[in-house]
Amino acid sequence: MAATIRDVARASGVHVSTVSRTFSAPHLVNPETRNRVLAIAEDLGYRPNRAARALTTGRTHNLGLIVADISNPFFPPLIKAAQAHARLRDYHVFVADTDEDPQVEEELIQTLTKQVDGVLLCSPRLSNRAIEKLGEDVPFVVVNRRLKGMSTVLMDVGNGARLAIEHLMTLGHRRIALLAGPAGSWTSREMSDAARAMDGIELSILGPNSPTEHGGLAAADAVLAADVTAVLAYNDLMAIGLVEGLDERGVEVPGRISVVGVDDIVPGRLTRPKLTTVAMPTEAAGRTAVDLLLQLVGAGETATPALATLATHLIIRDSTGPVPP
Amino acid sequence: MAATIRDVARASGVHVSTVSRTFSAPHLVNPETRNRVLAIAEDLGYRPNRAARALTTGRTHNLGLIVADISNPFFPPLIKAAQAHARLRDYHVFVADTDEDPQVEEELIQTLTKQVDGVLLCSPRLSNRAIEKLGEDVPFVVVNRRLKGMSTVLMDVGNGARLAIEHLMTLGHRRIALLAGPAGSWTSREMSDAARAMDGIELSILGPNSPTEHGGLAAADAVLAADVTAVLAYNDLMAIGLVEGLDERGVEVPGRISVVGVDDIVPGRLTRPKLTTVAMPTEAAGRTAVDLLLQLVGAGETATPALATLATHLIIRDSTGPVPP
DNA sequence: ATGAAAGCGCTAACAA
DNA sequence: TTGTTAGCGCTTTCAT
Repeated sequence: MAATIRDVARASGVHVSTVSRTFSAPHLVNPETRNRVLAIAEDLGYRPNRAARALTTGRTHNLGLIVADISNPFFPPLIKAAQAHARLRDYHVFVADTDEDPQVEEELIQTLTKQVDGVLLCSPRLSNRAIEKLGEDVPFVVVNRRLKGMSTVLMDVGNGARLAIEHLMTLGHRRIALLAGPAGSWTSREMSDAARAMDGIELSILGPNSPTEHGGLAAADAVLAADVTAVLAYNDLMAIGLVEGLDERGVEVPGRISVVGVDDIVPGRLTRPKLTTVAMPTEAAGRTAVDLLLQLVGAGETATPALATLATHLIIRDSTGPVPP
Repeated sequence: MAATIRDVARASGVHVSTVSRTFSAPHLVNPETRNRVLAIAEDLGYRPNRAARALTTGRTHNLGLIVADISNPFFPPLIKAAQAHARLRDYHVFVADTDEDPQVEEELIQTLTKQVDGVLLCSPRLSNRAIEKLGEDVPFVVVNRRLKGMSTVLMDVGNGARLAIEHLMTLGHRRIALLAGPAGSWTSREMSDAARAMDGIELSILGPNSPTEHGGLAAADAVLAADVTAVLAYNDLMAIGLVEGLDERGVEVPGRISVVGVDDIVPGRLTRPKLTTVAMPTEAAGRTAVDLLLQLVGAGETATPALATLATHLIIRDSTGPVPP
């Protein structure tokens, strides 16, 4: 069995409360005593038990991170960044995957609640109502969904869409299709709102589509039928699938149709042609979300929700080119 | 504040121990009482506090999962599978990324130890000695590294290499290069051992190399210098980089050189040519590792380490073809 | 600066 | 079947 605070107390001839103070309020203990205790603790390999500590302090020093699908390449950089950022602040993080299932999401949040100081909800599938309800039990930060009264991290995909379309217009494109994402996706809605607001183009909105390679592949015919010269896809996976589908039908990218994706996932720069894309600040989102969450946690009852909107930017690669004559 | 066991006890007019039993040993309590307690608990939104429970039972129902790099596409499927499998067994999982730093790895394990029943170590960078030492405090399962006396999950990459080379030989290739991984990688060593043991080929071992796209790109010249007609790369990322490097030099894949990767990551089937690869059973590894770990946890002191070796298989796609005339 | 004592939420003998 | 009691490892008043 690992050493407890009592072992250390006994070995150093002081009371447990002194050992406790040595770790949680060092300035309250005589330097001499402190050093002795520290040395003995080191010797015994003592580490404070965080769970036990949490019982009295109410702070677990754990965070929950809930995502829809870990294996979607969009998430790992976010998870990595959030986790690294949390570690610097002495927090551990539970990662849970809901498999896109709202039921699982809810269950997970409930069982996690007691063990964490706060939860990071990424692209939640739960209803607003449900989220607000759960928010009474534990501080939340929501990523990629707008929720009144809750701390939120948004990526400015609306502006990203704008940049992408401007880029296409510069290349001479006027007939442009937007390959929408899943129904009810906040991101997808943002994109179409932004696109619709732009002057000088003829916009076809195609969808909803599954946000996967297959979704893009399946949309190839619809894209051809729409008679456009350029496409902005909901995400890179779909864009890649679309390029594949067009290729199968003998349509060259960007020769005959230009394609832009969103996310800037790794595969996007590995495929050929390399994908032009709207880069999402996933790492920054992870860090920011942790910051906001820890802010909430620190504030306690007086917590006031914050909104962070992170900039996106366009990465021009090889899947976009001048409009064909 | 969320409801505690005491609130439920008070509201249902029974003692806390009865409430406790209702949840942890339902058969010991009168059905009538049980239902009443359950109803009231439900009403109050009571959920047992796992951390508090852990204090007395010694079981946290948490697992630690430590990986070298979450954003390496190899890991997410493993994490996802492990996490899902753990959830079914009512376990939560802490995920931590060491950023390939042994120091961080050790620190992480130490701080996590008290909060988990066991730790999953994936492709550890720590020395064997250090791991064995830490293993005294908490049950471990090691993935992708052979460690005597510890439960281990291995993927049979040796056989995978064999399959890949046989495939190449069938296509007529005789001069084959092995693009090695990082120095000291168990996987890399397995591959070269297997390759060396094969008859009828002229093998060049090139490396060590960084296990990244860039590592493959940088190895393109060495491959050309080796005058081979086929290459087996340490992983898909390197294979993809190599294809890119060869392409830049005007060398066609598979026209002039065939390339095989290892891992079967998503980008591999998105690039062109689609990558022939040795598929690693990452999901199965995640599940198996959790099983072995839970087995250890359940066994307590009498625990006996197990070794699971998971089969790999070859996926033939477009980056391999007949040897050029 | 340190010790004594109570208590966090829960479980686990032991009685009754 | 249920209640009583002690205690898990730690923090936190309150004394001293």
